[in-house]
Amino acid sequence: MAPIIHWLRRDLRLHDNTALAAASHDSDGAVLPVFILDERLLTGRFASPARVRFMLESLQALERALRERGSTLLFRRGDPQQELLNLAKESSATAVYWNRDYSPFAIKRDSAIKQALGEAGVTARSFKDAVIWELDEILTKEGNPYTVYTPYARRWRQRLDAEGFQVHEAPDCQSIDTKLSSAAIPDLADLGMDTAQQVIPGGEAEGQCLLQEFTDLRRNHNITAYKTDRDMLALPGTSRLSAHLRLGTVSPRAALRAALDVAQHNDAEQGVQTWIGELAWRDFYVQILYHFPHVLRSAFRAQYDALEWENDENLFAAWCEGRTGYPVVDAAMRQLNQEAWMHNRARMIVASFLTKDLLIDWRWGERYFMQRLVDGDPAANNGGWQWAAGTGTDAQPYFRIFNPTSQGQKFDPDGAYVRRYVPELAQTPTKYIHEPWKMNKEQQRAGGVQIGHDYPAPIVDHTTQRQRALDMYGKVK
DNA sequence: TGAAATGTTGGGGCG
DNA sequence: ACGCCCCAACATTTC
Repeated sequence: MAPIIHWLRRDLRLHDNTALAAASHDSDGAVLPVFILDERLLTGRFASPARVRFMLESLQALERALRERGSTLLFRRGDPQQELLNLAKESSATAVYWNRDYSPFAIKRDSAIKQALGEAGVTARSFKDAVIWELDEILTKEGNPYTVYTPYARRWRQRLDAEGFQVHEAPDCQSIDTKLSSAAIPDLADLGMDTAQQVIPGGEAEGQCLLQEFTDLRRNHNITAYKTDRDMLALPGTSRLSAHLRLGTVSPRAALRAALDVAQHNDAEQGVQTWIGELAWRDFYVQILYHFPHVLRSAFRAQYDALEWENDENLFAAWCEGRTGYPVVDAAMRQLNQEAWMHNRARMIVASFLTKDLLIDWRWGERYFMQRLVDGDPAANNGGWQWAAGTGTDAQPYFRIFNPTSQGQKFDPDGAYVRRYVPELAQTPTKYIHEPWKMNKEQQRAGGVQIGHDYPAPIVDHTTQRQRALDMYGKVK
């Protein structure tokens, strides 16, 4: 039987991999899994060493897992279209299967490849895999895409409850005796890239482990407490699965199944429902980007393109480097720079600060996040930034001017998060940890920090900037 | 998945 | 006992 090529992209796992399972089924196990490293992934404006590292680690894990099963991972570099055509010829494969990706770049690339394969007499089939409900599966009564999350999520849940979903086993992949060439999987240094030291490791087993921990009700900080703990900056109250969902080392269906399996336990219901809501947000922004691809360049609502951002380069540099003088903002940005990951609540705080306090275009923050985040996803990241900037699907500029001091006091009440990432303030009393500039000289000396010398004084005044932001938004309303 | 400004209420001190 | 003021606590409105 002719083998089927499975083209791996953002589905770097064996379990519950829709296209891989289908390829294995249709070819009686004769599957050629291939990953093609496209140089454009390494150089685009959203390129991120952290994501490349996570991807390479996940590929190495996948290669080991396939070898243990008596199969192989083919790794190639180059233009995906050319490599797939070559590989089909070399292997006599009659079909290429892959799981769909929905960014405008991916859609354009994949449809061209589908066409080229067809012209070469090779069947191309793509599958829904990365989301629970796809682009056109959740529509309003009139057949339009939802642009508001709440009704979208209601429909998303209804359809889930009505139709359920399937989790596939890892397929049998038999060894195929071929002389097909395969390059060694490089490490980050081979690609001339460098990355953060402390990071979330890649690989399917790592992802399974995180999911298992998160849904293990005997452990501290499991999904039961998610609704409340997820906002607490110093706690491990979130799933930390974002990068695994981004690169597909964890299947969204497997994650959903694990969550639903513990939902009936005492007290777990609320946490589970809240967390499932996050999976719905994920699908929501995927379909927003698909139906409204202009959001990658401009505001979801056109009138907000007229906002007159100040875009001060020096303020932007201070934000990037975590030296704004607002402890919770600086802690969050240093967490991002050190770990290639940031707590979700912190993302909202720094995004509000960049746009509403520094009056800097949300696209600058969007790009910086994409370049740093191990989980950076064009749809979710764009949705999050437009939400924070108030230019997005539910535009409410006044609603979302966060006060960095009160956000810190609410979500890091004892200052543990700030102290972890801003060591200059390690000895600062809790009373002042979110407003250290209010300490007098004596208190600063006692805390071992001189504001303006060891740690910056606030680079802007929140009260002033808040008013200026309101004026800026007022002009375009 | 806010925050600040403004309004209302009610208790306690005080003359 | 009463009116008055102060102020905290809470509620509502506004940005």
